[in-house]
Amino acid sequence: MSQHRHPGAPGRAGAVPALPDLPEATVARLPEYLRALHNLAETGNETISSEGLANAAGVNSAKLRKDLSQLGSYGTRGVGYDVALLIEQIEYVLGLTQLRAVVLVGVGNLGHALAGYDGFAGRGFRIAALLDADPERVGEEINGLVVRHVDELPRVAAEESVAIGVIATPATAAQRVADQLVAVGVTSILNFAPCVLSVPDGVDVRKVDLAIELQILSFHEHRKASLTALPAAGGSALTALPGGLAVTESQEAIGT
Amino acid sequence: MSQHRHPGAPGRAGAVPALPDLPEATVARLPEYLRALHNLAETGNETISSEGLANAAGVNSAKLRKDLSQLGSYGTRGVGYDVALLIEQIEYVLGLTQLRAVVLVGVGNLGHALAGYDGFAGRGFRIAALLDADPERVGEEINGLVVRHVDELPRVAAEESVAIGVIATPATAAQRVADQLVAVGVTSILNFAPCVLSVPDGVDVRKVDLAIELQILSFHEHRKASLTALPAAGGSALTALPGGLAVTESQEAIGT
DNA sequence: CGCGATTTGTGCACGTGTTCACAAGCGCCT
DNA sequence: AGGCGCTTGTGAACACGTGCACAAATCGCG
Repeated sequence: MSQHRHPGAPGRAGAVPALPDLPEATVARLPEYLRALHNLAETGNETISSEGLANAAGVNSAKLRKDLSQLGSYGTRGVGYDVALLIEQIEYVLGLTQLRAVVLVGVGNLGHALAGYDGFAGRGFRIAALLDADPERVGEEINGLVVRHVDELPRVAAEESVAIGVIATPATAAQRVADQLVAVGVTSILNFAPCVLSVPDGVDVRKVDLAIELQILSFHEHRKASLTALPAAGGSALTALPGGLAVTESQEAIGT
Repeated sequence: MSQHRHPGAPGRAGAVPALPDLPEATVARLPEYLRALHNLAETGNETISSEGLANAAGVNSAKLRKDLSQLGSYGTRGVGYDVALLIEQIEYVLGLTQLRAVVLVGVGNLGHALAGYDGFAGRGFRIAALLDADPERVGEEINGLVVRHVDELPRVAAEESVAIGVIATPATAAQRVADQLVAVGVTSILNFAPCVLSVPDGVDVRKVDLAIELQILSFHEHRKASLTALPAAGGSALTALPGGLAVTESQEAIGT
């Protein structure tokens, strides 16, 4: 802990120096901790040990402690972490203390589901607008929001500050939409379209691709299958086998 | 390239020794390369340089070359990679040469969208069954498939070999569903429910959580905002600010 | 008031992943 | 046939992330 700090909660004036440049891996885990903490809070826990929280979040306890120490959080030795305080800290660091407006572009199959997803409103996000390029879809009401045409994006952005855009369009439209989002000042994009987006520096893009996830799982399935097909051998046999591939392949080919 | 291999394509008998234990990071990128390659093939490219493919996939060219070299692929120096051959290689390694049956549990908001997602059938995956615990939803037809009750899972698994399960249920039901999936022999799970699943060794779980992605973006937004709010100061002012939190918050509310 | 049980915070070693930079190899052109 | 330009494959250095193991700190109890 290299920085001084009042023991008060974040949000109290003068309490917390801002954002000490966390490692990406840590940032990616904080939301998981946060969810676990909310669960713990609901079940009446006031404090939690690193071991307990690590279990609830599905990570190593040492890793968790290191993560928390990096955002400067105070645990108490011999006791653990104050659940409510830790929630406040993490929410502050993640910038969840303010409501963020999200604009969702593409109200097709997936976009429809996202529009109805309660994880938005649940945790500090608000859908500012649903947009789509298809005139057929414009006007449709989803979850209390009316779909507007994507050309209205500048107007939407003018109405309120939109920092996060979600792209749920087909891949062919994604880059154009991304450009439009960037043009109106969006600096973070969550991309569900299966393609790479090029954006200027300073704009963050995260990608979620169902097909990729499945293919990664498929790889592991393939690997597991090729291992169980050779149960006696301890691994060296894999490279030593003269026709190793033929074995696994023919097996698989017959099987299905 | 430590292992001998005939220059033939995978799928030829005796050609390729199986699955040389790729690093996870590489595995995670292969699907991206694959997609880029399919695009290139469609636009008539026969060969592609590492530089070109790296661009199309949004990665560094050295990284791409190392990735491809790890699965033993042959490029030709001075020329590049044979697109069709590389597609074959990657599809083989990822286990996409065989059709994999996927069972989707939870046909709510998100599950509905997933059931209609064309990325399944598109790339070597087939939805074997749609399952849900809600009797209201059982019988509903989505995309040519009828929703069955989740208790029929054993029967579905008996009908054909199901290796991959997708969980799109509420968090409260996810662990139970996971247990049921594991019980019928599923060894890979894609979890959309916002919770950690505990599964026995040998079962792979990947998690996709929209809320987490948004929160990560939110963090970066928060960070960017706190930086632009103090353009003159080189960072030390961040910790020095008496009311840093209040400043950035009000600025964002007013400013943009 | 002191001691032991407990739990945090962290130094250190290790493994994984990334990037640079360049030698080796290949095809084309003359 | 030979040389030249281009591209791959990879060794080596570097950055990042992880996990162990332990000292420091706190609480509760006798």
